[in-house]
Amino acid sequence: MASADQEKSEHPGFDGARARVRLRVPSVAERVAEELRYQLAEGFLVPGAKLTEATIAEDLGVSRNTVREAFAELAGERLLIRQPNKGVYVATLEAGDIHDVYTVRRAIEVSSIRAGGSPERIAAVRAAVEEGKRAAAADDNEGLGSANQHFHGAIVALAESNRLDTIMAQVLAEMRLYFHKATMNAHFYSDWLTENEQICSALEAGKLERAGDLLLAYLNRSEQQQTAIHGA
Amino acid sequence: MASADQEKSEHPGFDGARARVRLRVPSVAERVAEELRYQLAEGFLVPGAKLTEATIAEDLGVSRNTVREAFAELAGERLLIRQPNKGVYVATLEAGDIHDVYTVRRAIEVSSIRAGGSPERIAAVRAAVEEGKRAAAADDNEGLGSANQHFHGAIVALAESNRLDTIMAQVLAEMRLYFHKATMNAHFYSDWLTENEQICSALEAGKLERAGDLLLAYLNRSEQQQTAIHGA
DNA sequence: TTCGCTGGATTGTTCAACGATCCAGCGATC
DNA sequence: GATCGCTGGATCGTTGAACAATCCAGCGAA
Repeated sequence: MASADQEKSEHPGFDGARARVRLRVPSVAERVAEELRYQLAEGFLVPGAKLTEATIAEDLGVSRNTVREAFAELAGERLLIRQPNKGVYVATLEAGDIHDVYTVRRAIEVSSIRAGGSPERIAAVRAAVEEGKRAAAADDNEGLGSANQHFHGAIVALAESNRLDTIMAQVLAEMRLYFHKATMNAHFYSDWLTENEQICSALEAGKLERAGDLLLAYLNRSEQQQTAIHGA
Repeated sequence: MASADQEKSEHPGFDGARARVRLRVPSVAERVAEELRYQLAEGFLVPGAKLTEATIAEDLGVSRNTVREAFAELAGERLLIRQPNKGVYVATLEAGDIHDVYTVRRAIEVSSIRAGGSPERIAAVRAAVEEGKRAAAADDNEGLGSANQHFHGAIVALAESNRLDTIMAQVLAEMRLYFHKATMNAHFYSDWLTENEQICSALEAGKLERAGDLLLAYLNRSEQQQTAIHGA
């Protein structure tokens, strides 16, 4: 939600460089949410951990009410779970959640790639592929992960839909939380590097059906792998 | 988000009728959000209207902080828009929003119907079709609208994905807000009644490809109509 | 073992306050 | 007459404190 907003350039350079976006000063609650998002993605907060309002408030030096606002936002993104009168906990993987997440990804990713996209957007997909190659060459495991996320984010971005973009961003945040770096070995990354290349090539060649099929096959296989590692 | 939750029956009737859900007493903030959602769907709050925290708080007899929590929730659902230091406004239709919303619908509805679903879920789709027929016979314009929403909600429910369900619920809430009853005449409803029937029949017959194509065609045409009425 | 009570901890909600920000109005200046 | 700058009022953003409601663990009694 806070990732790919505020880009709304209209008739650039015509009516003068009138500022379109009010310089975006994030509120305190948003910064708290951002900090928590970071700690969730980085693994400092593991699934199931309890977050006490007073503690977080003191740690970050903000009011308890502000922390509550941040909690509400993250709960809306399914990263935290609120149990009334008990507290908020880092979301845990429930039965069927893996299938659920991949169902969403299949819907929006395949639909986006089948519709194609502007040359600029396709170039962004290509850029993510190259980013992955560089990370692989540099043996940068961390970079490999984010490159893959950029790749799939770029695919959804083909559709030029803000709503799909934010949905995808949330799903990716969920996956970062659940399938943390610790749970995925390097081998896990090896195969999709060439597969992303194929998907991108098909996309560039205008073979949208084939690109969609490849992507769908990848998502199905990925779901199987994740299901094998974690519970059903 | 508050619509289709709390249904999690596990091994029913085996270990005894242990209550699975804690009787769900909505918090005050949630009830405020629900009330606002209702007023938005019903048209009491029109797009662009300004909601002042203090006013709402006094009207509903709750604290200003509680209202803020409700605002945050509705802003996350894109029903309200927060302008920092200015106030919250009922969301208005921006350029491209129609296409955006329909892009989401195409992605999740077509994907859901193409994957088919259990007989029970298909029966739910059929039930929505019949509900529409009854409303048409009774000349119930109000009922026609909700029957159509139930139909498309049931299609997404085929996928058995909680996440897709909440996404769809939000999108439908947006559409209720934007394309309010006042803006759509009875003629607008007439054609899709038979079309829903065809889609449902194809689904029941297992002709998933055809059902998907019909649904896609409907969504494209519906987008065109809405675009023609409102701006681009 | 089970039941019921009790105390402590945490959440849910309210209230009051203050600085920050925006907006409309209004006068001054060129 | 149009632009600029100021000022006051309204509203938001955030804080801190307070109190009721709820949950949980522990403990004692039946």
